[in-house]
Amino acid sequence: MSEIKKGPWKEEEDQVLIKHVKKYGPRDWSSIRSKGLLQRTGKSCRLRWVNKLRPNLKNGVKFSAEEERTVIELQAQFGNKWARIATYMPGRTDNDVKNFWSSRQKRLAKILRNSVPQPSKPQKNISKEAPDLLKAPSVEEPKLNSSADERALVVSQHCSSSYTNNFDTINMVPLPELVNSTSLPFDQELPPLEFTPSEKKICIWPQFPLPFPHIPVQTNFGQPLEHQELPMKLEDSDFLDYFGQLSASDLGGNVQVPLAPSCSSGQDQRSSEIGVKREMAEIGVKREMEYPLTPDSFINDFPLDMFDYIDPLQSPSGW
DNA sequence: AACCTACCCAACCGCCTTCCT
DNA sequence: GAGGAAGGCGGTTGGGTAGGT
Repeated sequence: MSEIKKGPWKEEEDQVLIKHVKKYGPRDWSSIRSKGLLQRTGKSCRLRWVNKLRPNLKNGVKFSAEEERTVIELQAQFGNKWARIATYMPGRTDNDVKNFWSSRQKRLAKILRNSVPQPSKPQKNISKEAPDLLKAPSVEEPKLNSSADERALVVSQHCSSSYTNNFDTINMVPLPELVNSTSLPFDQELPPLEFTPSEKKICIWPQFPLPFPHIPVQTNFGQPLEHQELPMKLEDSDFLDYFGQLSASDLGGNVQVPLAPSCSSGQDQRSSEIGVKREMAEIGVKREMEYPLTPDSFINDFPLDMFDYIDPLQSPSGW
C-alpha cells in the first residue's frame, strides 16, 4: 500500500472526491483509498467533503451578526456540541462554528485581559465578594465555557468597576428586558426541537428570534424598577455603560436574574414543551413565594454559582 | 520595506460511538 | 456478545494573510 497523503488538497483530488460522491453518495469513504482513487484516508475524504466540497456551504463568508447570535445562544444551550449547533446553521459546518467560537474566545480573553486592572492601579470599586479574577490580573487567560460565563464576567465587571469596553461582538441577555418582563410569552408557538439541556448552566434566553425553541425567561420582579426606561439591549454599547453606572440600590433591590428551568427531555415534543412552560410558570410562582422581594443588592441576587462558570473548561463529554 | 501580531481556517489527531461480521 | 472497521466529533495545530508599527 502506498503512503497516505496528508496536507492541503489539490484541485484534482477534490474532483476525484466529488466524482466519487456523485456516483456513490457521501459514504464509503474508505473505498476511495482502497480503490486507489486517492491516497487519502477515509476520514480525510469525509472531512474534506463535509467541510469544503459539500454543496451550499458558505465558504469564505464571514458570520453574520445573526449567525453570531445564534452560535452564542446555541453554545450556551448545548455547550461545545459544534456538530449539533451547525445543524441549526445552514451552510455552516461544525468546523466553521468551532473556529468561530475559538477565535471569539481568544478575542474575548484578550479584551478581558486588557480590562483587568493592573496591580499598580488598584480599583476602589471592586467588592469584597468579587471573584478573584476581577480582583487581580491573572496571568492565565480565563477560560470561558459558555456565553453564560461571559455574561457573568461582563455583568460582574460592570457591577464592580467602572469597566468600559466595546463588547460589540458579545451578545448577552438583554437584562433590562428580563427585568421588565413580568409575564411569559407563552403564546409563542415553538418550533419542534429535541431538547437536551446541559445541567448546571445558566440558561438565559434571548429576545431575538432563533431557529430553536424560544424558551421564555422566568422573571419575577414584583415591581417596576426605578430605572425602567430601559428598552435597550445589552448589545447596545450604551446600555453597558448605563448598566455599569447603576448601583444596587439604583436597581431597587428587586432584581433577580432568573435561572432557566431544567429543560426536561424525553417524552414527546409537544408535551415536553408544555411541560417546560408549566414548570417555568410554577417556578416563578414558587420563587415569588419563597423569596419575597427584599431590598438586597443587585449582585447578591445573581445566582450564587454564577461565578463558578469561570472555572476551567469542563469536558463536554461530562455534560 | 521589513517585521510583528492577530486572526482565520484547513486539516490532522485521538477518542468515542455505531455498525457490521 | 466480541472484536474490528468505519464514521462522527471535539480539540488542537500550523500555515497563510491582513493590518499595524
